[in-house]
Amino acid sequence: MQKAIDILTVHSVKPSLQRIAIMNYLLEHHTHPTADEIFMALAPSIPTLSKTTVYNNLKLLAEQGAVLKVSIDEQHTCYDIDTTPHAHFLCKRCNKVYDLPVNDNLHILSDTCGHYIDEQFYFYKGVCKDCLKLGLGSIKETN
Amino acid sequence: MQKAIDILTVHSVKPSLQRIAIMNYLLEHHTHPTADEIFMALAPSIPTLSKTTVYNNLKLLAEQGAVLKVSIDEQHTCYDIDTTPHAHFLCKRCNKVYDLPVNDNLHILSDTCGHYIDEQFYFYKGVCKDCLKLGLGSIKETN
DNA sequence: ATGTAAAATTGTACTGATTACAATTTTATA
DNA sequence: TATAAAATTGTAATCAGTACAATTTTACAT
Repeated sequence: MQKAIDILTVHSVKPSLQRIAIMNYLLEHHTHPTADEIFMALAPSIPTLSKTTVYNNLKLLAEQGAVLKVSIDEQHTCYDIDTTPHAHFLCKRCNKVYDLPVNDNLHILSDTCGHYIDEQFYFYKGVCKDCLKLGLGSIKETN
Repeated sequence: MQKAIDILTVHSVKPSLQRIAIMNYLLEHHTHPTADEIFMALAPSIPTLSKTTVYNNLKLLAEQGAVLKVSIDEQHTCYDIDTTPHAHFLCKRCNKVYDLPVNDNLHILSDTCGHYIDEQFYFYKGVCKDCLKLGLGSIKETN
């Protein structure tokens, strides 16, 4: 609760009831929820909540660096409270998004070609640990 | 022309007139075009061409590994004839997508956490070389 | 306290890339 | 040359996200 307020304040976002609720949800659910999932989860406790508010605030929070916008799944943008450098993994079976740790010394680009780089994203796709256990059918069932 | 047919054949895609035209366009324009851009470019020379055909075939070509689907820009999926490992850079000023070379020995993940990894994407965002030259206004004008 | 302006929230309407689907055309083959 | 399969076409639909205008809340000056 206080942590949500602190993160908002540090990132120059006024801590409204709705914003605190969104931040709290992300702090308590490291499942990379979409805007819609957050709305569905919060709507019961905040009956007047509007979907637009959730979309607008997530956009604002990402712009201010309070949360990370993760677009690994082209269909649904999801959000991550963890803004430190890490990679993301999308399971093509269950569509869950996982965090993956990265090495401290990344040697990826051999040349930035003169561009000014601002943001970087490391996305991996495949079949997650849990889905591997369940069955070994065709890997390409969804795309 | 023959090269387009060869790539299609190697990837088990029957070389129809439309598919050859799409592959040719990608071979001749390394600009990471969207489905719509390809449609607009080909429509004059193939008057009966349908946008659905372009979308469907690009999807098929990506599934078969003949082209690479690049979703760095959340608004518009674009396509790349180069399927070898490389990174992509999106300029937030002009929205152009550039290729970036990667080092041969990538040390990114410290742990795959038991997941089976199939595909990997390295996306960078910022301001491109050309836009840096033009002016030094606010970097965050589009998002 | 009270009024007022700015900020935030809300709800509805809209957008636009992509897909679903059914009809038509083309291709391959018997 | 008939027939089935594959590919293409065009229209309608989908749906995440946004624009916008109205309403509510907040902050602050009087």
